[in-house]
Amino acid sequence: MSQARILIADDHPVMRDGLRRTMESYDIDVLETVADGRAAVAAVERLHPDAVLMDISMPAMDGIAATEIIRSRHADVVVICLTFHGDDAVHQKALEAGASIVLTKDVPAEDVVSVLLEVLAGEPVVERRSDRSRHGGELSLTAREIEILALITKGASTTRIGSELFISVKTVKNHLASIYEKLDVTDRTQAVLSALRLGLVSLDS
Amino acid sequence: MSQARILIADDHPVMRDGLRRTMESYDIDVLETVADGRAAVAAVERLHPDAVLMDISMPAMDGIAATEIIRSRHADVVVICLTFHGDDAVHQKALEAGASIVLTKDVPAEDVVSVLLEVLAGEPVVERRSDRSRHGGELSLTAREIEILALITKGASTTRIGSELFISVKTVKNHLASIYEKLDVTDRTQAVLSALRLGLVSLDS
DNA sequence: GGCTGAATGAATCGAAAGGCCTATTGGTCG
DNA sequence: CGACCAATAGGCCTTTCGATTCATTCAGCC
Repeated sequence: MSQARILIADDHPVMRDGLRRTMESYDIDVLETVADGRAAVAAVERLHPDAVLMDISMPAMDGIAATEIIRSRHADVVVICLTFHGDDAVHQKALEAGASIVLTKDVPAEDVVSVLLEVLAGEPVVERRSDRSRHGGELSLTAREIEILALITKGASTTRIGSELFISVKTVKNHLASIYEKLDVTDRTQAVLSALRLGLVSLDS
Repeated sequence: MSQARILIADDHPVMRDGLRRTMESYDIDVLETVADGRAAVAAVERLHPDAVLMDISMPAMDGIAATEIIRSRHADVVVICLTFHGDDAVHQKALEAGASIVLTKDVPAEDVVSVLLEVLAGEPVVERRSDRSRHGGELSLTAREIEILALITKGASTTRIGSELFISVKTVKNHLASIYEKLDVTDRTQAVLSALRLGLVSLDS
């Protein structure tokens, strides 16, 4: 097989540069590196790479949205998502968006390369992560619940959430109760902390 | 000047590998890469590098604690801290611990190299960051306040904090009020979020 | 067609949190 | 010594929150 042609999307220059060098040292052709999802979509249109190494949390357009667009336009372009968070919900979203695989950034660099080559070779690869796989935990928050979680992670009060989502305070409370139960906590502060640890929401949202 | 001999400490393998390759491409000798603060301290003892590229948030022992130990034992070893967060409080702590400079990970890789070489050459270098510098903010929480912040970051209730610290609920509330004022928030949830962003407390505490 | 789960809305009740005061005790600093 | 501040504590009052229970609508699914 000829040399793989890839694109790297990551908002951290150090990471971007490091990944590029790592890939190049394995004789992978890095066509370009970009800093956000929007640029990634544009670059794919222009360069038609074999694969994209896509960071999930990025400004302008996150990796999941970018993956969705890229995959819908170019089914032959493989997307491999990288993330710091070992969280199921995010991984699931990325896979649904069309990522071939989701790797946490705490896997060794060589593994990223080998997985990339495997995927390009057409081998079926399942999701791989490093440690603390929280299987059996199986917490599944609904979209609405995550939406509400995101709002309390911005410090919103119950009333505030209600008006932002155009639903009554009562309903918000009901959702909150469900969230608390699922996350096994008793108040919004603990819920925020738990959600942050699980990567369900991010601090800079 | 002869080739610089450095040590890299970062808990993310991808980052570790990337940094190593970046450094090596600039003809800097990377003696070893380690994954946490404890290992960094041990490696410095063994290898006496010229400098350490130290990530701040790491398991086992964070970069600040490691920096403090290293600098106290080897004043000739330069420590350069890297972090994702552009937060003053954390930067200040790192500098106080003996870091020569704190760089956010969103500066270009070449800058990391040039700063490293400048510092090794003995040139005075001031703190450099990419954007959003929050000068003039100058928030100073007391030790007690930070202690209480740490407890609410563990999800503790006001009553709980009181019994943990052997003070009355009223006193806790007073401290909380001061904290809210200093952080410019109105409730504990927002306080936790603000404290996390500022690096006053950490999620895994 | 009936079951289930998600989203919505609601009532009630007690506990917790937060706002706004005042006050005492010990330091520290000029 | 007097000024100031951190830490402690209390009172009072309002708002918010969380727990529990119930009901309705709508969608997907066997």
